[in-house]
Amino acid sequence: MTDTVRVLLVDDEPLVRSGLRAILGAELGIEVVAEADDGVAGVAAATQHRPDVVLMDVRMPQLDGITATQRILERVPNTRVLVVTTFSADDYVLDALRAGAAGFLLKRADPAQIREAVRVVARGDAVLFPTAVRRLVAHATPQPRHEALLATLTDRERDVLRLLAAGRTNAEIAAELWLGVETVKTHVGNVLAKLGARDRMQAAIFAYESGFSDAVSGL
Amino acid sequence: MTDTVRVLLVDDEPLVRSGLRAILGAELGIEVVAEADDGVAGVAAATQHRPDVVLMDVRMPQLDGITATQRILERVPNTRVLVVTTFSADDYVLDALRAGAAGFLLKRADPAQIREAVRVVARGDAVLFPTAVRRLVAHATPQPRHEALLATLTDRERDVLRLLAAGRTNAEIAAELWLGVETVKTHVGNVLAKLGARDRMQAAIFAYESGFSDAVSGL
DNA sequence: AGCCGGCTCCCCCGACCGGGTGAGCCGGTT
DNA sequence: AACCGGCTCACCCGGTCGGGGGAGCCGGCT
Repeated sequence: MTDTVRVLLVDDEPLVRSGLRAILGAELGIEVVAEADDGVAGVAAATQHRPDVVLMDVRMPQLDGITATQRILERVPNTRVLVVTTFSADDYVLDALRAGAAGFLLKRADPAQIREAVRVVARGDAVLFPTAVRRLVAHATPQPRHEALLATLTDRERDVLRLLAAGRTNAEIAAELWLGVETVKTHVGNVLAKLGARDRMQAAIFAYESGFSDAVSGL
Repeated sequence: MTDTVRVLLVDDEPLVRSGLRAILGAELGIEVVAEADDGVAGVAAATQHRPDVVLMDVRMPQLDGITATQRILERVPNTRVLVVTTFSADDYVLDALRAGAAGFLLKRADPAQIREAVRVVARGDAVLFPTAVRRLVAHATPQPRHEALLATLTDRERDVLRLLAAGRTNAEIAAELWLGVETVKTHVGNVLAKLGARDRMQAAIFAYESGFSDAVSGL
């Protein structure tokens, strides 16, 4: 259970590497198995040593940390990459997450914090900046003001809105719901009136922005 | 810097509370300052003791953990709430994040893991399940296959698509771009042809799903 | 010079859309 | 019994949309 966590350090500055090595090496249950001074070398080292955790710098010559992360995870999927960054609000946070990073670590973090972050990601959890989480959540959260309006719709009107927002024509909606086209027109008209939408386009946009029709629904 | 982390336990089962107290209390730098057996009591205890971290159960009588989290963060914004859950894939993960939770902890986690999670959230970071992160990231990531098609559009066509996806009519697009309606119609026609869209509705949906028009752009 | 792609505009026409209005049916409430 | 809201369908009409064609202008490339 409490196996030793094998760590690979990837940073172009020797000083940072030795600092991390000093912090992590002294810790029981953590072992720095290799170092690399560049993304390319980092990918090679990761492939060779198959570490549990990679501490990855972002800005490096040859190959940046984001791309290196991506390549490492393609080759060694079980590895967890902890991106070491200077600022929490950096642009590449989302890119790093897309590449598969398990978390972030500020360079100015204190030793205990670094050790704990390594342990947490080694166990399989993700360590993120709260600001990043908040932004991600905001992306997946419907605007509350929309909820009230959506609530005024009847079940049938919601059916129609769902198909309408999927780009169906009135005739298609009618066919899918086993209705007459005229009935669909009535429902669409009611939906437009209730949502204050000028046309079906506006209603569809409303549905999208409120998260009513969400491509990724399983959240 | 390494102040003592003051913890509040909120769980309706005394056994869980004493277990957590045993695990956390024995640890240097962590102090359990209060316990509560219910959401209502939890909110009261949090308001009174203003702990650094709250370990919050989800399923509780009277007031569930999500709502309790929300209320606590309204009253004591500096507190970090760590939600204790049984399964990582539970539905309320997103709800908890919306309520402001700083992280999650599995009930079956081992003592070291629990201590580390408390430390990490106390320091300000978030501890999440990788699956949750992946879903959130997927939400904020455009589909790559769409990129290629979008690239075939000319600058003018992209202008038109942007406005089209915003729900503008051809006349409005014409007015905003200082064009004749007929010109806009030509561009719209080209956009539809290039994207393989049947009508403007399909094109707008394409734009939305590809992240081309993203309401929340600042990520 | 010739060609091509992008941008601009024009006309025609069939189809779809949205608004207005009216009406019948059903189930629940007053 | 009377009423109301939701669901269903119908007709008319004006407007927009999308596809078809054609045309002129400009800048870059061959």
